[in-house]
Amino acid sequence: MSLQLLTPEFFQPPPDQVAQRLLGKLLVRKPENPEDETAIGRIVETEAYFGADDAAAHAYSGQTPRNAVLFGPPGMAYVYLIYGLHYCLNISCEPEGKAGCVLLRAVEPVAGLSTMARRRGLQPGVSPRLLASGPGRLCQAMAITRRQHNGISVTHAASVLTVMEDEYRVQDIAATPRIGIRKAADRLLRFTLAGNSFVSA
DNA sequence: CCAAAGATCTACT
DNA sequence: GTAGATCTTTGGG
Repeated sequence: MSLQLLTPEFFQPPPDQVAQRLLGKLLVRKPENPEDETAIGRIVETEAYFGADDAAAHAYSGQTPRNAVLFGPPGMAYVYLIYGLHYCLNISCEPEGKAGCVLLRAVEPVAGLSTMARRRGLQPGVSPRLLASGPGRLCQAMAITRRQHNGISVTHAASVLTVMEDEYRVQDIAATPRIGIRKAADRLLRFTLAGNSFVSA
């Protein structure tokens, strides 16, 4: 089986395109200490956020210290803290200067399940749906924080966090409204692998 | 300086 | 189904 890194060019298009193309790809988190396994999850749920013209986006009212990564080159991790408790992982899209991004909302665990469970504070044998279905859960399972990961590349082989492609073939993609937002709530910018049971509630 | 909101999750009724 | 946790960032006075 062959695994291939995605390139910065993959993330160059507008976020609605990238969000759909990311479905079925693998999020790979390297170990950070000897007792960790490599954690791998297949992306099953994403949301697209534009910059200008999207009132729900962090970049909507222009560049700030928090969202600066979004205005940089494509293929970079944008990590922020939400509700004082949970991290969310996005990947920047579009050329430098344009601030689109894709929020990773859920992965189907495919490797390193016990490491994910430990990070989540759960027993090793729990239902794998509890591991990384939901953006906050995903970051906890992959041990992703703003301090360590905001601004890092996901397209470089040496990175602790990468997105890779295998032979998996996507069938149907469903488009629905985005979750948990109040502004621009009617746009169909949430994408899922249709019928996949690891999509968040 | 202060107030309020926020791309969530868990526990409990 | 609803509430509470918890804190950074942002915008207004």
